[in-house]
Amino acid sequence: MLDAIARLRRFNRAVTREVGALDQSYLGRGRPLGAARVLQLITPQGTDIAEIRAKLALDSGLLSRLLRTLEAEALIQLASDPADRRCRTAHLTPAGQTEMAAYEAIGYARAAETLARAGKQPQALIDAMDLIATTLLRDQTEIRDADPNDCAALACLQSYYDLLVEKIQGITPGMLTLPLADAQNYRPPHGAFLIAWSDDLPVGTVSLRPLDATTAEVKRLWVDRSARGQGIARRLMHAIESRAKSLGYAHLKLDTNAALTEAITLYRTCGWSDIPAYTSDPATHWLGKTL
Amino acid sequence: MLDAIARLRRFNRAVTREVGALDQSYLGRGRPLGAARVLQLITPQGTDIAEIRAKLALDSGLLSRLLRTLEAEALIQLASDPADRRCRTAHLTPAGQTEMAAYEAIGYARAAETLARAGKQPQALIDAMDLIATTLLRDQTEIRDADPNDCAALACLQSYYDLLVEKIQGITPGMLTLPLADAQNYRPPHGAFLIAWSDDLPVGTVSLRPLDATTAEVKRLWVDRSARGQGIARRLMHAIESRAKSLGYAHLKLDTNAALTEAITLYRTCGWSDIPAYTSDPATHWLGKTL
DNA sequence: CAAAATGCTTGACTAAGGTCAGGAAAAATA
DNA sequence: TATTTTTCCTGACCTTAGTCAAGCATTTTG
Repeated sequence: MLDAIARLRRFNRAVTREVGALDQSYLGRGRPLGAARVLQLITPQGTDIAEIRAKLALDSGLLSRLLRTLEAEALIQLASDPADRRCRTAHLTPAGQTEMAAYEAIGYARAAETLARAGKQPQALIDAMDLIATTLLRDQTEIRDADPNDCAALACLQSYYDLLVEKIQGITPGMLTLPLADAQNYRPPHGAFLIAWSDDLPVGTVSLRPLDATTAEVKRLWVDRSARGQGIARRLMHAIESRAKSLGYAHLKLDTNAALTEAITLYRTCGWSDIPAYTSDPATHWLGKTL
Repeated sequence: MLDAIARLRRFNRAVTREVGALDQSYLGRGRPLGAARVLQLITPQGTDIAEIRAKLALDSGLLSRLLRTLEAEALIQLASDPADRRCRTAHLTPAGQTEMAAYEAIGYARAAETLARAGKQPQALIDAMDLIATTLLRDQTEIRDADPNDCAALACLQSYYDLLVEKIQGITPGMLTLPLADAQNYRPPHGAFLIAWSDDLPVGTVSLRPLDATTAEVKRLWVDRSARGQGIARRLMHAIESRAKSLGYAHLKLDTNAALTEAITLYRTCGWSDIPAYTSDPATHWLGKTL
């Protein structure tokens, strides 16, 4: 009775109540849940209705009708996509933005309330939620390109730096600055900056910069604590290697530090092998791979 | 964008999907969700329909109809409560028990599936779920009497022993045996054994045994790691003190070890003060309180 | 260019959940 | 004992969600 599954089911019950309560409060704005959910997916810049349908798994007839009620309330405008006039796009009107902000406020308030219940340790609660969300969203984790100066990219780098400071003797926060001075190196056509997303949370990153015409360097592999053990680091390495290949590189290098043991193990199982030192100081290990 | 509230809302989205999927699989038994939920609240011994209505927050008319469909399927039997013939009680028939077991199996299977997704660290996932469930169910935590040989009681004691072994030098698992040799001391009319429940998970315990006609001893205060910081220990102490009072005791004593710092702090803030040693060995602190 | 496929809308229909007023039986209260 | 209250049932009715087939405009394919 105290086994893992009983505990998990208790979690399910607790969370069902919570989610149900959130739905109830959305109802407070005098609109059925279906319409409210659709409205919350529409951006001021416009959202393809096919995208809404896919996200909410709605029947096309049903969605069509929900959109029409929102349009009748003057919350959204529907327009044909100029590129393909069969497709339609929904835009938020100013009134729609106001309404949407009201829903945001409800969600925000309820979240704050939940957080308040955590008492003295909200961080522990958030960590637990991150772990669960990442686990449940595991199959949805996707790797996408980013610009090294994006705010998500900077957040990843900051977390990576925090890790280095924590793990490697002799590295202090002052030695690491953001944004990257050589950001240009991590952009196409010679470099890349990849982020692994779980829902709208960046949970991992890796990047690539040119060393010479045929050699590139893999830099800053990081996976968030809550997302480890799910093969994300390996997926990032595969992604960056195939990207390097498609950018025309034949050789890859990287440097790392003995304190990052899991990373070193990962590199080796990905087919990387030791090479002579080509950088200094915090680096203690140097690996290479030919594509 | 990476603040606590954004993360919490991501958690909400992840978990909504999961709960929705569970509902979908309940649908697999060819019965609408409402009826399935009602069925799962009915015990073979019989459940008052007022209780079901309260738990699911259903309209009496609606519940009446749901019960009738279950009765028509021969899954339940309805009978008037002999004590108050206005009230009715629902009993599971053998067919109903079979059907209920099928729902249990579905929930169990889905839970096992989720657990499998945790990869190499299922324990971390369960710990996270416990923390969240306990936090969300905080207001529902209730303290009830138990028998010291109940399986929940034994589980609490085992966890308490594990804590002692971990915290106190010189205590080894072999020194602590279950069930308690003097279980009788913790039963009415001279003793008590209280358990704090969060949903169906025991998250804390405390017990009381007689020392002499006017003095009792408080023993084995424990709160699960996932439930700390919510005042449960304090509630347990209040409960056991008022129980001692109603059992006619005038004085309370307890012994504890210096390693259990939070407990000692709690005792002092509950109005306990140092008294002369009255036990030996692992005990290093002795406190008392006059009611 | 004709045929097929795609994206969406419309209307007809169903199931499920939920509300409400009224009423019967039983219990509590005056 | 008469009145009020409680508990539940019944029937009428409504809203929401969801399915399905037909149809229109547009794009893609052969």
